[in-house]
Amino acid sequence: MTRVHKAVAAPVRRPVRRPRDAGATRSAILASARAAFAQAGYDGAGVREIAARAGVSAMLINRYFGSKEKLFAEVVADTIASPVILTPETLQSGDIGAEIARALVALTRPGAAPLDGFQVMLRSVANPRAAAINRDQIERHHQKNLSGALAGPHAAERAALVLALVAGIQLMRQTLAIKALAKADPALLTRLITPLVEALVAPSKA
Amino acid sequence: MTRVHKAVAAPVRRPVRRPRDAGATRSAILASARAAFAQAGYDGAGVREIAARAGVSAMLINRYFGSKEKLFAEVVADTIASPVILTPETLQSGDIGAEIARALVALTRPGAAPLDGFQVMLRSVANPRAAAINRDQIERHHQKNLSGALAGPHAAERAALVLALVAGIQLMRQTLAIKALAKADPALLTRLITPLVEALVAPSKA
DNA sequence: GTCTATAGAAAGATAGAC
DNA sequence: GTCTATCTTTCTATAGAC
Repeated sequence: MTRVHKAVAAPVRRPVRRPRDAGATRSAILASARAAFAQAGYDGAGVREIAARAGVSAMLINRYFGSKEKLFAEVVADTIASPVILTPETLQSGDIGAEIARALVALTRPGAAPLDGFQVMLRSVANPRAAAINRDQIERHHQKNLSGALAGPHAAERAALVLALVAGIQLMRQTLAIKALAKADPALLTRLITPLVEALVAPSKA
Repeated sequence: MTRVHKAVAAPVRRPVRRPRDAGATRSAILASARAAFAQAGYDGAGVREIAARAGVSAMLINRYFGSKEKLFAEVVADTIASPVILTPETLQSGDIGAEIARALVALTRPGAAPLDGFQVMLRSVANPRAAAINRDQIERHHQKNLSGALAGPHAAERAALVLALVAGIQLMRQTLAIKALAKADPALLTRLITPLVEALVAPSKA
């Protein structure tokens, strides 16, 4: 209301820092948001911080995505579209159980490049809207792809339990960083986890 | 600064709603906080809401606990001190694996009384301080008690994997409510989960 | 022992200049 | 296409009355 101009016709030139490429700006925001949501979760990551790390002003997030929630939905959809553990190659492998166990142990080691998809989910479940977005995407992709790759009865339940096992291990080993798992020998962990996954994916299991 | 009294000597009598029992007030806040943190996580639960549900003013939280963070730490310590699944009885049972699987499936069914401890943890991991509090308490209690109950080599790693399995299943079945698990037949789930837990707790496993 | 009132910071979203 | 400045709400924590 009592608006006051700081300086009339201020002689400050505005340097053109960016080529003003809408596509590049959108991508930069998306990448920054993915990292921020993986690190701090939906509620913990602020639009100001996401924008700053992308080198733009916070306003552009609403300009390009409509809201923080829509940005989050797009990050989740993007991330799940290019899976790291449950890839098409893994699912078509002759030994799905061993493949998943090996990839899981390798990728949850401390300091490793985080599994963005599960990390974003784990750190965002407290928010009901964010949880719903994650649940829908997981059911639509991971759950569907994995249960489709399993032979035998109760494929849906067995696939969901594999997802629970993967999420639980990432949670305890990387997100919470329980010492017994964070410091464990990777070879030992693989040896302990492989039979668990195999018990779920083996068709003999019913 | 420009403080204005609403009404001088307002004739509003203040009804004494509570017997002004410090112990009872403290307990009421603690119970309310436990429910709120289980439902919304550390960041999602506000001190105003916690106080309102306990029937007191928000100020008393700082009066009795010092800060929201200290209140959270006390909730976590209290909750983990009386475990629901990993009870002394369960751990001394002859068939730990089956006991855990049975209890887990029964207690994560949709709409069930939630497992407060894991629920609080799952919905609070996004906050670094809350995560640290949970990690410390889990290592000090669950991890220690469970690995102490396991015979054979690598008890610490196997115990931590049991915790990961329990957390993952609660997450997917109750917190995220993935349909395949939320709607699954409890008997089927128990049959699928029991061998997983047994593979981890059996001393033959190494 | 408990309250009302408020300070002070930070959040998401928006208006309008350039 | 992008900015600065601001609106509005909400948060934790505190001061001081009764």
